[in-house]
Amino acid sequence: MFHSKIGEVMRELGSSQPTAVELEILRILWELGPSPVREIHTRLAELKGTNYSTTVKMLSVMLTKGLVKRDENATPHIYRAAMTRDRAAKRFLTELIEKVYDGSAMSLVLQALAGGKASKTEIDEARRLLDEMEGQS
Amino acid sequence: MFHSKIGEVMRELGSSQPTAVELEILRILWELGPSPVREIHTRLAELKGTNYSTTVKMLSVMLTKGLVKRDENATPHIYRAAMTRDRAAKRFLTELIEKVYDGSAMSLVLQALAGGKASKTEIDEARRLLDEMEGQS
DNA sequence: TTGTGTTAGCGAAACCTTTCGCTACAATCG
DNA sequence: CGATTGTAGCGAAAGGTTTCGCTAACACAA
Repeated sequence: MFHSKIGEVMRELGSSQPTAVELEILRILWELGPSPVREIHTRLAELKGTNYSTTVKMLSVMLTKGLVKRDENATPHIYRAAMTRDRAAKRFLTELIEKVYDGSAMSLVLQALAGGKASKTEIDEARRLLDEMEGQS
Repeated sequence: MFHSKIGEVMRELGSSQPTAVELEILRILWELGPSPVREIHTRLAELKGTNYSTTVKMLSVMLTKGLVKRDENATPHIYRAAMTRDRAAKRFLTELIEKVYDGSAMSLVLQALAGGKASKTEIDEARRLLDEMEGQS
């Protein structure tokens, strides 16, 4: 049989997307900043009730995938997200637009948000950004 | 051991997110409209070189997940996406914002797009949408 | 009818993700 | 110094996804 190994190849190319649990861990790291496993685990266990071992393992998997980094000099080891929240959001979004719309879909993204919870402040902020963007191009 | 079954539960609640291949198939359906397996397969095989059986199986999996529907009266059976492209985009985006930012992040989404390929036309369209949104609230 | 090709489906293999038990080791306490 | 507690890691199980081989059923031409 011919079974492809795209996942593996992608990972070697450094373009692996975080899975569900991985994303939860990243969120925790974004919120907490660099933290030891114990801290991360406490938060994760609140959400999922999983075991300490699981958290350790997930972090080690994420380390080999390059999703997190760690300082091994410190004891206990300190983990941090390899990507900033904004950078991650940007990547996810780009990928999303790419996958769902074959790229370039500014107005559709806005449309998607339109039903949502944009406040007056956010709308003004958005206008400001639009002006900036126009200025640049 | 305690192994959770969140995926299963989510699915029963109707909130399963399509996986990689599933999304590819949805894209094909969005582009082609309702189609028999053969058509879908031809496209999918171009992208991934996979077997006809695989396409059939994926479609049957997606059917049980409710991601696609099919007309069994016609021969061959005709499959179609259960969700429109726009609706899917909206769901993905909401989920993304939820997962990465705990909700509400209009300006951040725009920021994420800022480096990108927004044309003058798109920016104007965006302004128009912002006006509309403000009007509604 | 018999062969030829197309469609549908099942079950299992391969792979990936998530989970944990068990073990080892370091640090800290009495 | 033990004994106890916290940290790190490995390997394997459980679950999910993706892949296909094989078989059955159906349609249509020879």
